[in-house]
This record gives sequence, C-alpha cells and structure tokens, in this order.
Amino acid sequence: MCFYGGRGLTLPESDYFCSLTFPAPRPLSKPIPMHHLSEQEQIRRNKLDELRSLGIDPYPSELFDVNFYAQEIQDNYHPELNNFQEVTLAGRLMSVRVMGKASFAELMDSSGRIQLYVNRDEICPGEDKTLYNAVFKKLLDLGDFIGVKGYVFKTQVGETSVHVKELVLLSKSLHPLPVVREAVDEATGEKKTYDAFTDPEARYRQRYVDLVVNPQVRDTFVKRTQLVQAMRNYLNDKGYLEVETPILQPLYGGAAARPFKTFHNTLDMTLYLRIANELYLKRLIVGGFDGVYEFSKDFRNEGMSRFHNPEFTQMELYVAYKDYYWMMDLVEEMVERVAMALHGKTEVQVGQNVINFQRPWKRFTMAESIQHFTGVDISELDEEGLRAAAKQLHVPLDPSMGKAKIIDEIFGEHVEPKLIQPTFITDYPVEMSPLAKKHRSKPGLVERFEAICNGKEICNAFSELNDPIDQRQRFEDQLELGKRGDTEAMVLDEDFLRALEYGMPPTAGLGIGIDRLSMIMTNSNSIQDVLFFPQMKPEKLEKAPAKPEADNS
RNA sequence: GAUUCUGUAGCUCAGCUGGUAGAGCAGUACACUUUUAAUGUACGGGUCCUGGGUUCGAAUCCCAGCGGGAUCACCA
Repeated sequence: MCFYGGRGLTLPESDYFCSLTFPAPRPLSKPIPMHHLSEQEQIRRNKLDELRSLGIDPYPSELFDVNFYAQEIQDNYHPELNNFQEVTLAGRLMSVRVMGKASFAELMDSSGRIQLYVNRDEICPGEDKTLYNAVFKKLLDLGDFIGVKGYVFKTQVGETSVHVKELVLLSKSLHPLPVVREAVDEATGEKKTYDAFTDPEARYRQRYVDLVVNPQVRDTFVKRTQLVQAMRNYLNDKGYLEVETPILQPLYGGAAARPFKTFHNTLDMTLYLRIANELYLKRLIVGGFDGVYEFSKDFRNEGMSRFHNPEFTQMELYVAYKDYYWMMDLVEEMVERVAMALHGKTEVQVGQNVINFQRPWKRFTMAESIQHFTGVDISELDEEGLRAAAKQLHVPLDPSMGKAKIIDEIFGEHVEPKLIQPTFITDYPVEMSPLAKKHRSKPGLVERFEAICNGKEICNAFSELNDPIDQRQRFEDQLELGKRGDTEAMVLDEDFLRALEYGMPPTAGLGIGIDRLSMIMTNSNSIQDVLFFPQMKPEKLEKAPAKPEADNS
C-alpha cells in the first residue's frame, strides 16, 4: 500500500517513500507584503517554489510512521548486536555539515537528537542526483522537518548515527531558528553552549522557539506535568474524586484577593473569574462526597512578580472527618512522593540549597517559630506589646494594622525567608483566616498550617470552619474590612452559608500552589519559567494589511 | 506602582570623547565520501525599539513613549 505518495524524488520500493503522480506545481509564491522579510526568510520562500517545481510538496499530508525515537537508539544501539538496522525517524534538521558527496546532519525529534549520515549515491542510487545535490544540499534548511529511513551504525569517531537510505521533506520551515551549538571543552571536559537563545522576552513570547532550541526548558515542563500526575495518582489512590467547579462565578470567594470582572450578555450580569475553589468544593462535601479535589486555574487581579502570574494553578483538596494534623501528614507524604517521582530521591537542588522532602518535616507553631528566630515570645503580648516588639525587630508597621497583621509582618520579615527545608507553621491568628475553624484549645488562633519551603509558602490548609453561625460572623467581619477600604476583603456568600447550615462534616482542606511547587521541583527562579505562556503585554507586531470589513448586510 | 538596568543582522554580542555600523554563528556561492562548534575561499544581509529635541552631523547626548529584565511593595 502506498500511503505516502506525492514525493517525486524518493525511492519507489518503500512503503513510505513511494512515488506517485506529482502534484501540479502551484503558481510561484510571490513575496507577501505582510511584513518585512529578512533576506533569509525570502530565500526560504524562494526555496518553496523551487521544491514545488521539482514536484516536491513542502507540506505533504500523508502520515509518516516512525518506528524509533532518537533517544532510544542513542541509549540502546550496540554495534555488536547489529540492532536498529531498519529505522524510520522524523524530526527537525538541526545542523548540516556537507563534505562533498557525503554529509552529516543532526535530526531532533521529541526524544532528543541523533546524527544522520547522508551519502549522495545512497540516497540517489541512479543517475539523477537531484535529491542530494539540489534538495538536500540547497533546498533544505535548519529547522525543516524531514523523515529518514536507514540503518544505525557508529562513525569512526564513535558517534551513533543513522546511515540514511531514504529521505523526505515533511514540512518546510520559513523562519530561521536561533542556532544554538554545544561543544565539549577539551581542556576542562565541560559542555559549553554557543549563541544560546537567552533573551527572556523572546523566550517567553515565542515559547515554541524556546522549546525547540533549549532542551532544559522542555524538561522543566515535562517535570511539571509529572508533578501533577504524581499528585493526581496519589489522590486517586486514596479514593478522592477529581471534580470541576465554576470558573465564572457571580460571587468570588475562598481567598483574600482582588478578582477579574467580566460580563455575561444573555444573563445581563457581572461575573467574576474565580480566585479560589474553596467555597464550591466545600459545598460538595456538604453534598456527601468524602473527598474531592480539583486542579484549577485561579485568577487574581494583582501585582505580577517572579512569584506571581495573574492566572495560576492550585490544587485544592477537601476530606471529610479529618483535621489539620491529619492533613499535614498527607501533605508530607504527597510532596515526598512528588519528589521521588521527579527525581528518584527526596533531595532536590534549588539554587544554592539542597532541599530534602523526606518525612517527617519540622513543625512549629507560628509563635514558636517567631520565638526561635527572634527570641521574642509573642504569645502573651497584646497589641501594644506586639507593636513594641515589631519596632524592636525593625519591622515597619502602619497604624491601621491589627494584632494579627503585626504578627504576620514579623513572621514574614524574620521567619519565612529563613525556612529553607520544608517546615509546617501552625496555629494562625483568627483574624487572618475567616474560613478556618477556631483552635480546639488555643483562644484567638485557628487550626491552620502552611508549609514553607525555600523561604516561600507552598501550601495552606485548615480544619475547615463548619459552624455556620461562626462563619456568618466571620464574613460580617470581612464586610467591615471591605467597608473600611480593604479591596481584598471577602464578600458574604449567602448560598455558601445556607449549605453550611444544612451541615458539613468536620473537614480538612488544603490548597497547594502548583506553580510554586513546580518552581522548587525544577529549580526555576521565576514563575515564568514554569508557565508555558506567562502573561505579558502585547508584542508590537507589524500590522497585517487591513482586512475589508465583513459585510453583515 | 517605585527604583534601576536594558532594546544594534535570524541568534549571541561589540560599537570609546557624536562623523550614517562591526564580529562569530546562521545565510548565499564554490571545493571536499566518516565529520562533529567540520574546514577553506569569496559574497550578501540592518526601520541601530518608536517619536521628538540638541547638532553641520545622532546607534551614541537630552526628553517622552513602548517592550523586557532585576529589586522592592501587594499577593499565592
């Protein structure tokens, strides 16, 4: 069966490379005056025409079945085994070294790279040497997708290579890729990279280019996905239900943050993009599920930094009949498992530090941690005393700050940045946690913990507040804050209160920042490095020619 | 939002006290049948982010704007 026709310059005996009737050459493409073309871009466009005039479709439709990937050949080829003697590979052409009638090239597929050996008389066994002399040497460019068939061997210098017997163009690249090259320094044995594609703006805007030329970027995103999969597997094994809740919400809730606002035309109403999942997931616990979780994009209309993107990913989990101590155990186990899944060990290099996620993690109450790092015992202090302590510790305050906020400032200034190894901080002031249950024995505190790692919070969890009367009071306190101008104060969600009134079992809840955890697990310095397409201002592109207005008459 | 650095060829970067731009890689052409940052020779390639200003003359100095990075503030 021939399912790969349309190639004029390929070998007829191959399934993939069979020759059928040529497609009629299209009219030569003229330079399209959409934007300024560089010399190299124009040359590549000209090559399209030349290819078509040779009967070669630069964008063939037929599938191209590969039977191996570059990496598995690199890993498993042994000359004495004489394996990989019929391989079909496809990928981008990343380098070419022409040496007369033979050439070396590098093919990159989704797994990695492998060298190709292309010999004129092997790919052109007959009189016609056009495929080699014209197509391969002149009309192919770095970045083009090609397919090859051949056998694997080792060159004299020991490089595992594919001896190409057949070669086809699968897709022409019109935009030159950055040419990044690597070499091993003979003196030091270190790998050196030349002309790396490093400009952050270009890398983030054109992530596709970043992914093509920077293999470590690809690794980072694969690890991010593995992280999510490891968590999902863990939670599924426990029998919890993955669910989906609304992103467009008439009321936003579950966190202290400013929302994005949008509008639904048919309903004629304002909607908000969710800032957290909490209130919907708890409704599902009310509804009778024992354990529910959601990986969710949340949206917060706030400042951006290397730790903040306007949309970010959280995993929230709620489990009935549990409390926050139980949830700490779960977090330890789950994150340890993530580290193992990604690195095969519990230690992870992050910047200058090696972070060890092995259980058990250290646990301090917030007051203990402050005492440990500052020597000040805040647990018995009133607002006046806290203010004095903050001043002594050089923590800047403003007069509007209450007791809880002052404690939070001291903690943020003197404790959090020093917690490098994963550490649980427990028992927060009630004013900062309007959705958490009051502590069973410590007045003024709630049953809440955060896990801090590398100086940053990676998760936040409580014994969930399920007393509807208390919850209403907390919401009303938030409304007061809102009236006083706190733009992040929570709004009162009457339906959520109604749900609690029906009764919610004691429940432990968790929110874990997937982007933050990904940064740590991949040793990334910026959230932009763990988001494929971080939010950026629009790029100034040259204007396309004005489109005629659609005729709606 | 504040401070600061930054924007030059497809990529990485030079470009001094102002005189209309250079290098390496990439590209084009030729040579070369096991190379590997292949090599050799030759040749092309620029809206110096944008707009003003100063000047005989601006990539360079000044002002404004746009984009980006870093740090800080708010936040996860």
